[in-house]
Amino acid sequence: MNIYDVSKRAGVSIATVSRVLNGNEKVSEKTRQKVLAVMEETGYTPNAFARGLGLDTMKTIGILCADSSDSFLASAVYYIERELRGYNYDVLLCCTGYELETKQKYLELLLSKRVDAVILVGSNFVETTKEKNSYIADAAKRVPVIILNGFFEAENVYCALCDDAETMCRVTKSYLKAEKTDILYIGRSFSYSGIRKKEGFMRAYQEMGIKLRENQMIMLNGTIQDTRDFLIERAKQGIRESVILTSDDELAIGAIKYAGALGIKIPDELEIVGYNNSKLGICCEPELSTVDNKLEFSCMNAVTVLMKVLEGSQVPAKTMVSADVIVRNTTKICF
Amino acid sequence: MNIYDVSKRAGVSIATVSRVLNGNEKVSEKTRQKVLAVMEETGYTPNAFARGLGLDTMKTIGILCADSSDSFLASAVYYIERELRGYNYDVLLCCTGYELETKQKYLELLLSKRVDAVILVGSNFVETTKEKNSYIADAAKRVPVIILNGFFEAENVYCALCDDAETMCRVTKSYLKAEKTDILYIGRSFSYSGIRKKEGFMRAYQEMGIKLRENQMIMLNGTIQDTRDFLIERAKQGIRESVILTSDDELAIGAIKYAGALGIKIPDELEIVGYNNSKLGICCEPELSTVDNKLEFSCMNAVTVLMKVLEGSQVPAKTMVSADVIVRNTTKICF
DNA sequence: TTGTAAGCGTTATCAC
DNA sequence: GTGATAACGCTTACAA
Repeated sequence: MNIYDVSKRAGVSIATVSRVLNGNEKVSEKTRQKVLAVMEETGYTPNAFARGLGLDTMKTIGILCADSSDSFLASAVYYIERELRGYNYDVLLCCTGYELETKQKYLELLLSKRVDAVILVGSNFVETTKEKNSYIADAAKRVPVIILNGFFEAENVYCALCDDAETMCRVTKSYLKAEKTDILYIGRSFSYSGIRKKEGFMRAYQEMGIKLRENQMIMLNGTIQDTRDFLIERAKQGIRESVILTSDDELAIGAIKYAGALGIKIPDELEIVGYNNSKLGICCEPELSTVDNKLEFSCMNAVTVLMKVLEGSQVPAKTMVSADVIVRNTTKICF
Repeated sequence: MNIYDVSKRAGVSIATVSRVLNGNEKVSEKTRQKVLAVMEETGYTPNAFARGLGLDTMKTIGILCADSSDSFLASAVYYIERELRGYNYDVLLCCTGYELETKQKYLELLLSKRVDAVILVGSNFVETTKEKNSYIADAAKRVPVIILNGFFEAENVYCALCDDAETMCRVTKSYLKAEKTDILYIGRSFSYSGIRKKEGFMRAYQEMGIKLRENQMIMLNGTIQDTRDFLIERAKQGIRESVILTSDDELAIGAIKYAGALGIKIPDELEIVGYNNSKLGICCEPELSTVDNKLEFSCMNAVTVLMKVLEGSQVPAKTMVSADVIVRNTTKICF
């Protein structure tokens, strides 16, 4: 059943059927009803490929994310998909892993499927050097590229993110002001936001005129257990802080497990702050104080921006939201 | 840049270009090289829509899931996407929520995009009555339908699932045999697997010839907090069991929180078993003993079955895997 | 308001 | 081996 069949049955031309299909107003109510009736009774569905060919769009957005089973990224994908569907866009999901090579390859693949735009979910898509990020700029020559939680400046690239540096700085300062200066910062990666968070941490010390010791910032990219074990080992070597700030909730939970293992009392002897406000934070004991980086809001933001871009409107290349701290039971100071 | 441009530049016909593109063998090595060279230098990419129109497929599988931010479903989507990509299929993701109406609507929508098949992720797609499931059978008239973790019998519908009833029965019996008969079962929903788990629980009592008391099975569909609060209230009314079995890890964590709130010792005074082996289970304290329903394996299974179906091979309509119990710190008996 | 006909960029079936 | 040419099913000028 195609548009010709419908046109025959309805006794009109295919152009008229097409007009009805596309809600064109220049069709008399009578013909429209006739055509609709035929469509209804024959259960006609337009062929999406043919339509795509004619319009050069299938109203599909490509979403790239490193790992959609990661709770933070999974939530982001969920919010974005929901928003896009509200605009009648479909989502082509592609999980790339964390290797630059595969990220590039899959981005290329998605573009070859002629998506209308691409959303890169997670700051891990933004590498440290401009050359390494050229794959993003290249893609942006073809379709709009939105980066969620990362920043890269290029034509046709739009970023929706949270002010992680500022937030981490604020949190750190809260402790420094309370004269708790022995803070351990645990980051996971050198992604854009990873770097920004670390910067914020360092800036707090700088601005407060306090010197950072060595080994006060570490990077760990393992499981909860790995983090715990690392911290236990470290404590055995005599290095213990009374505050641990982390760049994600999993690291923070690793820290909680470490405290549990060594009988360190939270929050009296050790305060811990997570990041991302993920569900993990309410599973642990004590429940985790964590930075809420307004993921849902950022996702809505990203989609809104994208829709405007696709409409042809001018929009800012960078939209930033600020974060909140969700205070639960691993902290006692006020932020 | 299209196939005509390439053919002109290479001094061949479009048919030849198409042959090169599709790895057709009836092209002399010389012409092939010439064409490839032109493609390379012009950066030609075939138009996926035109190809879709011609072949009536864009090698895309629709994945429906209620909520891709749910940690269990998110993992499933992740595994499935990864597998499908290995077969050069793309994934159109669509989150439907839990309402039958929207599930139907989105399934229809995905079909109208002419996906090659549909995978329903999560047993919540299988409703309790045959009439309500007719939307699945209808879809299966158009393309193969795979159900992950649910079972519904119909032409062209294939199911990959875990033997939840058997597993729950086995776990329950382990306790009954150890003369722990005061077990609370907490389920979440009346989805296919929800019902099967509950059945398994009941069957264990039946087969052991032990009578189930009233209120020994409850259904809770709320947050961790809700579960905790409910159990606290229940305990205050004097109803306490020494074992809690649940149909998912979140419910189990709610139970852990309840025990924590009331100072009930785990596992000495209360043993708890979760279900799904999600990451949440290693965040809580004590860490959760939980049923590993082999999600990754089931997902691989589902995709393998689908590929066979698309090839035209005969495959069984139902593939079942059995589960394991992951013993951590909320239990002390042997399963 | 409606119809005709020319694309859109492939694949596939023929001839040669 | 290679090249015309007819599908594929739609959108959209342009005509009427």
